Amino acid sequence: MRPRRGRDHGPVPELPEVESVRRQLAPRVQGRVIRAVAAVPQRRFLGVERAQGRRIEELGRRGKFLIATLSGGHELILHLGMTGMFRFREGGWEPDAYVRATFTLDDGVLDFRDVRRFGRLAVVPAGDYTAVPTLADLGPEPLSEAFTAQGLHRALAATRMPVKPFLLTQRPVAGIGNIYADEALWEARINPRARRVGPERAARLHAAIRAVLTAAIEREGTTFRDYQMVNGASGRNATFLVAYGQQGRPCPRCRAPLTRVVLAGRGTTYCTRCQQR
DNA sequence: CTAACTACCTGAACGC
DNA sequence: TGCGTTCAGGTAGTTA
Repeated sequence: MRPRRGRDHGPVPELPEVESVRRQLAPRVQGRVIRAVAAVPQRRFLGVERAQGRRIEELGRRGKFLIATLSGGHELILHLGMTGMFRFREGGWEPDAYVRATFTLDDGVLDFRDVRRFGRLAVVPAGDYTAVPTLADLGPEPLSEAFTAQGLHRALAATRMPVKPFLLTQRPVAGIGNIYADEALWEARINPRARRVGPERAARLHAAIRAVLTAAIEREGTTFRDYQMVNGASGRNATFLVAYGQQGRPCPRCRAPLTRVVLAGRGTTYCTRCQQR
């Protein structure tokens, strides 16, 4: 494989990356009591001090949001933003200048490190997501039965946005970001700018989203640089990407060079030959 | 209401 | 070599 051309920006955590973090974090934090929370003053942290003294009952996930159910009817919402990661104060990890919050648990210390400060933390009444609008209006989990080809078709028919920007709103389905949007649209042979997606193409996109996310979860996510799991390991999906970041390379299906454009302000790579509107 | 636009934030790559 | 500029990204807030 040729090295990637251009800038080597780390992808933000999307559903497979967040799920991989959740799987490592959950057994370590479930049942633990949060003795103290220390956070740098930050607009994107909402009421984190309310987590103090509460027990973490369960660590779940919706889309790219981690949701810790706390005792006392509260939830701790965690979003990794672009560069957020969790590390325990052990195994050679020492906090650096990019640690934005520290949770002292009854059995250890957990750091939230976030270089670019796009991550979010919020403690809210359980189920009350008015302070987190994307979560309040989040689409179905892509790997659950609630996500159907028919429902996706209905959602696509009801918007006038091009299909890729619409996917990125999190409304038709939860957890899709820039990487897996490009990958799924390539797999489904749908142009990212398409505004009319009929039932047949919606069914292909539905299947492609599931396939792409399932494979990425099996490889514990995509790492270019920033994303790493709680144990510091990288995901293994980067070398399997077919579309994202592959501009100039031949399309694996038709051998035409993949094209990169900017769509709704986001880098978008696709095949102009087999992803037609 | 929907959709489009912009701010946020930083370090690395770029380009002169 | 050095330094200013550009760019990546998800979400929230604002505007049309």
